[in-house]
This record gives sequence, structure tokens and C-alpha cells, in this order.
Amino acid sequence: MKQVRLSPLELRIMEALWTHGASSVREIQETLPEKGRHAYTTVQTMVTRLEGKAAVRKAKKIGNAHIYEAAISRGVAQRRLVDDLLGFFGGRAAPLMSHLIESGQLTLDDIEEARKALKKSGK
Amino acid sequence: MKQVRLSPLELRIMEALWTHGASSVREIQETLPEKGRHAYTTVQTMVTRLEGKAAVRKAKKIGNAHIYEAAISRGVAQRRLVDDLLGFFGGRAAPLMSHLIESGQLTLDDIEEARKALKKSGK
DNA sequence: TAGTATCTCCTACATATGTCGGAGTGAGTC
DNA sequence: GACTCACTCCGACATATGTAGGAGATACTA
Repeated sequence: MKQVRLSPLELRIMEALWTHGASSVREIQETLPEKGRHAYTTVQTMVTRLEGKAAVRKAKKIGNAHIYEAAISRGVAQRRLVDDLLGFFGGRAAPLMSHLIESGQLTLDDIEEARKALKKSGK
Repeated sequence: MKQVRLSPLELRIMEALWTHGASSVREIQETLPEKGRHAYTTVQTMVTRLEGKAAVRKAKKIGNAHIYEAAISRGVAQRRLVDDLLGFFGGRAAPLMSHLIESGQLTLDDIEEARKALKKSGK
């Protein structure tokens, strides 16, 4: 099972599929923020490349339009991103946490949640 | 102050400089793992590009060799990575934490540390 | 059925990243 | 001073990513 690496724009396409479910290229394109929206064909190229990477697949066809669906889960993709990042931190989560704290994105609630989750999950 | 985006290999070059201090291209190259080591000129190209991005600078010259030093800190670079990743998680740290837990990289000690750090820092 | 809207498919190109060879230059050595 | 070795500088090329136009196929519509 090959772990695909997705580019930023590819991830945004996937995000659209994960959030809105199977969609046509047009629907995906319209999901993207208006500000600096990508051309229809740009989105299409990305979808086709994602299909080549087996990250999406054709689900069905409506009229002459293909409807695509995600072939990998959001969790798997996110997991891959985290693992990659962790690599730059020498595999240790602590320094990563420090940065989360510095950037003010981590709340005490988050930490409490994490603690509970960790306690529950196995040891 | 422009936030530079560093590629994976560029980050490994920076890592060498952060860890070993100012170095020549040769020294940086020899720092990289033997397994699949990059050619001298490949490293040099990266260093030159990093210089163009103002991430490293020439510190001095020994013989005819330039000695380079990091011009941005490891912390700043790591922070950038974390911020980028956070973007894919909608800016929320919680899901990121979940993945850390799943991948078994987060220990209760890490969490305790984080809690203390968070309490101390500001609010 | 003729026209129009929409979609796919193919192609092309710019920039970023990774890869590196070869020419030229400078430094130390005999 | 002539050699040799290491280093720099320049150029080249492959793949990945982002961008998009245009030709042709298809489907809806009057």
C-alpha cells in the first residue's frame, strides 16, 4: 500500500470531496474560495492527477460529467502530513507541541481532551 | 519580513547548519546520511538557493571555500512548518493532537509539559 | 434538428525542486 | 613555477506542481 504525497492544492481538492462527498469537477471548483479561484481546467487537471495517484476515483457519470469521490480518507491523508512533519522534529512530538503553544493554537481544553484520549487509547 | 518556505532537502541542509554550526559545503555534504548521499554539487546548489532565499549567508572564507551559516533560526523554520500544517487542519490544533496520539508519539509526559508551558505563557 | 452550454481530453508552459557534470579558478606543494 | 586538488560558478535536465487554453464530444433545449 503506497502512501501518496499530496500537494497543497491537491489537498484542497480532497478537502472538497471529504466535506461535500462525491462531486463533479464543477462542484469542486465552486467549493473553492472565490478569492483567487482556480480555473475549471486547473481543478480538472488536479482531479485527474489525483486519480492517477489513486486518491480519488470516478464514482459514476451524470450526463457527460464524471462524478468523483475520495479514494483515501481524510484521516489517512492527515496522518501522512503529521508523520512527515514529525520527521522534521526528529520524531518527537514535544517540540511540535511547543510551537503549537507559541502560536496560541493550543488551549487547555485541547490538552485535557488529548489527555483523556491518550489514557483511553491503550496505555 | 518575508517567511521563506523551505523544501525538504533545503531543510536537511539547514538542519546540518543548525546542528553543526557554520560549515563549508563539503562539511554539510558529509553530514548527510551516507545512504543515498547527495552529490557535492547538489548540496552546493541547495546552499546557493538557500542563500538566495536569505536562509543562509556566507560567514567567512577559508582558503577558497566559503563557510556558510544559518540566517534564520530553527525555531522560526519549524514554526513555519507547524503553521502550514495547522492550515490543513483548519487552524485547530485538536485534530492534529489526535493524530499525534494515534501515531503513538505523544506521551502523558509531553502533555503534562505542554500544560505547564501553556499555563506559564500568558493566560 | 440546429444551437448552445458544458464537459472531457490533450497540450503547453512557468516555477519549484532535485540532480549533477564540466569548465575555470584559487591554494598549497614539490 | 608547474602540479594537483578542492572549490566555485554556470548550465543543463528531470520530475512535481500550478496554471490554463482550445478542440472536440456530448447533452439539453427551443
